[in-house]
Amino acid sequence: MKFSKVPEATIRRLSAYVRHLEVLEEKGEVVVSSASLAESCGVNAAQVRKDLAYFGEFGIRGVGYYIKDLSDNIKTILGLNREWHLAIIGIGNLGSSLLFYKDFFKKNYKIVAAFDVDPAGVVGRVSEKIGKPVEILHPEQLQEVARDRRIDIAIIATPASEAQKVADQIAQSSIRGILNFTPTQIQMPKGFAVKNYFFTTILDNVAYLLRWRVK
Amino acid sequence: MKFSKVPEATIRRLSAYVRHLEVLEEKGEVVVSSASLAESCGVNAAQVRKDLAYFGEFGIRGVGYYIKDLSDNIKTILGLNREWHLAIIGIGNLGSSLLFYKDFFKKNYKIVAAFDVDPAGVVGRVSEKIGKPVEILHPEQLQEVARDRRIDIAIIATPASEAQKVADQIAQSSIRGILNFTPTQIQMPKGFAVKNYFFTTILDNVAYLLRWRVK
DNA sequence: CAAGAATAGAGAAAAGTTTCACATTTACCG
DNA sequence: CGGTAAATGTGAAACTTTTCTCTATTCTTG
Repeated sequence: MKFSKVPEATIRRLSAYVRHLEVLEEKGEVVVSSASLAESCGVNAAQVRKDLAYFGEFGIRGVGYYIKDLSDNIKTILGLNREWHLAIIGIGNLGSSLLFYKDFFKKNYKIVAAFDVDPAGVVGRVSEKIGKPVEILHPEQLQEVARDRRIDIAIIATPASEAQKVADQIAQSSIRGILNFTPTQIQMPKGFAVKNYFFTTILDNVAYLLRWRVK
Repeated sequence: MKFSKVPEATIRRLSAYVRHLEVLEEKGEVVVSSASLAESCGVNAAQVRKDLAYFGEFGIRGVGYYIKDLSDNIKTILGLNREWHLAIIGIGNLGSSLLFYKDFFKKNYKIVAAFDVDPAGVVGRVSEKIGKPVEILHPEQLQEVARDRRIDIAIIATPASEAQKVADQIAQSSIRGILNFTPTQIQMPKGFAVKNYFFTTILDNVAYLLRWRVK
């Protein structure tokens, strides 16, 4: 199976579905219809069914979807049933927040390393803030540490001007996934999974909508 | 003008363009071609031209786009040439990061209020962290404060279980824009600009790509 | 046990988005 | 001053994604 024709939008919605299914499960619900799931997630019911149809048949006609079952299936599809090792590169404001606030991450994501060009300068500040000692490594060690600690995904939280440099180093390592928090488009060779997550882009989007679409 | 048929993807790309144009401007560049801008932003050249064509003609055939001019035009389109007032609702881990790390925000976004159901409990913690006193208000005051301080956009950073409650209060206020950091879909009446920004959704996306698409 | 209501699955249609291809414009060079 | 190269703007084509609609299945109720 390769699922290469599945839209990325579908993948994003699957995350939303699974999150809502967990809420329903906690409430003790057992079955959910595509219509109800769709409404809770703000999409069309046919969309929910199409999204799931890419991966198999998980429902029962006339009945709906068994919540636990569907949830497990989606988690398997997304790869949420295994642990992913993360590294944070760039321990400035943003990076140290991520390090500090581990509960940003769901339990299947684990931070296994932190890198900064100024480890000495950063260690004290961060350790104090977190209240326990933290190991900050120099990016030179990236390749070695990536292999040893089996880092799957690098989170780039450096200044924008450093992002491409970091990306080049990641390209030389065993890491294949990147979540880029900087407002730059990094250039990578084929074979890497890269997603950008820049916050003010979305804020700009809200501002635009306010400016032109609302009222 | 209403620009109601402009794809949201276009808006997101405009943010990327403007950011790259600023980099070019700093470097002292004067003119840029759609091909070059496209490459830097990881899109197709025709896409750049189409995106801009929704709003007018900003280029010169045979030449390209004057960087300063294009940048100004896009900023006007996006509404980045005015100041937007933000409020952060929910001053837990995430909320206090946003408050603390103001430089997450570009200069045209200004945090003008912070709310939490436990102002007293939060004030000390946050003030200490920020190193200066911070005013945390109770959400009951939202309507009044929203009007007085002309809050444009509310950033919801509460626990997911509280998000809808907060959304309902926003619906009653003068605020019309929401950036939702919680992993829930909030239900709003028509006439609100709402965008979700949930971090592990994107992380899930990277994990999925690693699982099925890479290598 | 039969009829009716509820609901998934799937093909087709519709809508939306991206890319192509080319006519047109501009600058530059010999 | 004319020819060539570079680059935009744009209509059409290609592609992708969403929505509709209908059929088949299951459960429930009388």
